[in-house]
Amino acid sequence: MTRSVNTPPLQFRDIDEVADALRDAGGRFSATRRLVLEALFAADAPISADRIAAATGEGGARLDATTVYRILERLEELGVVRHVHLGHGPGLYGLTRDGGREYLVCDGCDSVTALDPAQLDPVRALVREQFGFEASFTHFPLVGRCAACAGDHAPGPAASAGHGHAH
Amino acid sequence: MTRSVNTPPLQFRDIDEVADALRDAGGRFSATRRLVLEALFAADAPISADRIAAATGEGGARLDATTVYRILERLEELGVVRHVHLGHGPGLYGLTRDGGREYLVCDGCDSVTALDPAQLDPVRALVREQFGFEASFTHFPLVGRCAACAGDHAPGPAASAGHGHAH
DNA sequence: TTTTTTGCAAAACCTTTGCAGTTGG
DNA sequence: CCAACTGCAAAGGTTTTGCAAAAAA
Repeated sequence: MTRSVNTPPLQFRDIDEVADALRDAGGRFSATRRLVLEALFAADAPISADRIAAATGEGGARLDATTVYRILERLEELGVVRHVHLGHGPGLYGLTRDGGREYLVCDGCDSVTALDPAQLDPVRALVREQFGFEASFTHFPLVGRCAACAGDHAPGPAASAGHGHAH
Repeated sequence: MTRSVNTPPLQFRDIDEVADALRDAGGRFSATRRLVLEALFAADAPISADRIAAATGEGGARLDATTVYRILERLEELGVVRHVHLGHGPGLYGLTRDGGREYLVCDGCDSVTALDPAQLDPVRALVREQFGFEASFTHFPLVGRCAACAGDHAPGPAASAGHGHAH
């Protein structure tokens, strides 16, 4: 128990707060960055860099993917954004102010369940007790089989044919 | 509830057993496949397709990556092999007979801890109770901060600079 | 004006696909 | 002999890098 820090405020409630943070860090706040932030603030779930680029294209020239990745990188450094890998596809980016949601992903039907971090606190506590390990399901989800799929066939090996999902 | 299969024995203790399984499934057992299996049986931790290819190259012509991927795919179908994603790098392949190990990966120092599945049973039980979800840490690890890194800096956002690891 | 940002082109990286030639049974 | 397997070349999808032009402060 060396520390007591517990996720600093870092709210970033709106785009202007992010703009300030960007400038405070010696950066600039361009129209381009505003577009990316608008896409992020508009999204209700984490989205890919490509989808962000597409969103920016709706009202004008679509931003280049490179630019989007670079902006997201900067925003992650500032703690505004975080990305999660929910499967084999592209990383998905979301605002940290959205509570740092954690995820359950079903191996069988690929369904994604977003949880409030508090819901996983008992699990986290157990893992901490047993392994001295502070678990987080924000970057990689908790993977397994949802109730529906668990009854389908066992989670063991040889889980392939006839299920239409490949990992 | 269409099926009731419950993880058949499927030991695959040695290469010959796999050879039989391959032939039983209408496939063939080539020298190439033997090389891949030798690399897998020799490894003491999951390894990438590329490292398998490299291993086969030691005593002759290095196998093509394509071939290795195709063989691994076949072996996964048979339940001989399984792959895990421990980070942003390539998938890592290992024998299922190695107990279907599950993993803890530290976000701070990138250390990997292999666990016996039984060690995670209490965690699994808790997750099952709370969410009706059958968790598995064989495909994606349990990610977080190890004891050493947890005292380092909080798991919140803004976790970057000075740590030499990027995710 | 100075420094940061941007877009384009290109490449890196991991993995898959198509196809013609080879090989196991 | 024939189906299964292999290697090569190419492509697919995601992300990064280099560089010159454009824009913020």
